Amino acid sequence: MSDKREHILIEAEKLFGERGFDGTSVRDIAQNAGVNLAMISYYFGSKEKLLESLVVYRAEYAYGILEELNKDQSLSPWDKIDRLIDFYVDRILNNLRFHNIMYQESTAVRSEEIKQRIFAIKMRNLDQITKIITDGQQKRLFRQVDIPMTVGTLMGTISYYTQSRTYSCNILAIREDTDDESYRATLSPRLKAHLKQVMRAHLDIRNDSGQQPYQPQG
Amino acid sequence: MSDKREHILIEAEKLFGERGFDGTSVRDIAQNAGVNLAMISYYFGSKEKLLESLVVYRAEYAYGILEELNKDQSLSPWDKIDRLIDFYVDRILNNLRFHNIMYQESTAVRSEEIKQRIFAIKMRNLDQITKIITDGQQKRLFRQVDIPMTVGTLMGTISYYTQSRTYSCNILAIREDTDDESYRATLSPRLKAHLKQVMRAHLDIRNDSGQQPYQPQG
DNA sequence: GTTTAATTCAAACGTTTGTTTAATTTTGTG
DNA sequence: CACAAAATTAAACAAACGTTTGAATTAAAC
Repeated sequence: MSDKREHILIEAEKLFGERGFDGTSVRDIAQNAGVNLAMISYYFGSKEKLLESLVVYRAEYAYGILEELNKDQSLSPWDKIDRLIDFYVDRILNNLRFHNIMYQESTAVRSEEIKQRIFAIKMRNLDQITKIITDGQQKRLFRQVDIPMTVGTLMGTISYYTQSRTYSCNILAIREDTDDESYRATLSPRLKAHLKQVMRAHLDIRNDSGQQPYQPQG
Repeated sequence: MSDKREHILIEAEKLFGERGFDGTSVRDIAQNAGVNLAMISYYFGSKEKLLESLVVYRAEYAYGILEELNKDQSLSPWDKIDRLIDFYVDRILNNLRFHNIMYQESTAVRSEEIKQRIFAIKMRNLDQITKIITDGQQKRLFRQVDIPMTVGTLMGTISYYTQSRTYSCNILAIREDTDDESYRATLSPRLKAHLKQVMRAHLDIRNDSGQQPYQPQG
């Protein structure tokens, strides 16, 4: 990928994340990237194709990390859960802006192609986490849980604190204009500690006091 | 509130929820509501003011329910948690479209007034849930947890399954064009069962195996 | 050095946007 | 009925939008 193309993608990501897809004009992107307006069409074809390129670009970016984590035989299922939480919190907080676009896919994105790409990424993540949890269950460490819902709890909790800066800054007791770096440094350990506590209690087979998870019929 | 004004709000909510705020034109709203284009400005002043009216309208809609739940002395903290989960799952699933707008506030909404209103609603909810949890802690039923993060887990999990219809329909093993009624009927019990399981394990003082929640410094 | 292709640019394109205007119709009141 | 206020309408408004054009410039190839 050419430097200029990549540069446009990065700048577009910033703006999309801050103002949303519709809230960002191609003129904004061109100006922020320091290129001529027509270059967006020239490089990407259209504004929507630019977003699609961004999704592909970011999806490839973290490719394989989860796969490696899964293959690592030296780690216990509990270790893997901890690493998983660290990975996702770091990854989402380091790609705050992009994640907001991805997450708001349902209403923010009108293109069917992009929706399909985002869907594929989500399913791939679900597959990897499913492997970790079923492994823990086979080793009699984890109890029976609703795995897709558990993934939703993991991702949803993180997302809840990336969607509204006003709210999360208030919870964190920091100024709303705090820079991204400090914001992450405050939010990250707290999110990780909470999620690890939740997942430990939720997955631990010793906490199975007779409740059974939801069993889909048919 | 006049019938026509309310009717416009309901139709606008549908469209905002389906296509997003920016994806919906005032012409769309006028057409769907069966009123003249100029009536939106006439009744609400502007498109943004219309959204603000919608937020106020929906916030009032469920006013007091959480307060009542809290005051009910006949319910144990565990009962209250169950009712809380039922309440939020039902409420969000029954106002899917509106909730998506509220939730995407950070990027979807540009108006500072609306952001403040949404923030106020979130803080009010947090206050009520905090009361329930601290009550359970004082009664030695709940352990020490990060309460705002716990609220994030509750709301975030639900939201994760309301943001992307493609994904959640796939998880639920139902057709994507399933009507809202059937969609809710499938998703609701599963979400409730999962969240109750998570919250039981997370809050139960007997599951406190030495882990301490995050303690903010200063 | 010449030629060909790729890149960059200012300008303009046709739409769509939210909003306003000014005339008209409906409604409520005495 | 008469009159004033409220409600409704079609039409027009200026601004912003994504995209395209065609000429100008730069880079690459031989």
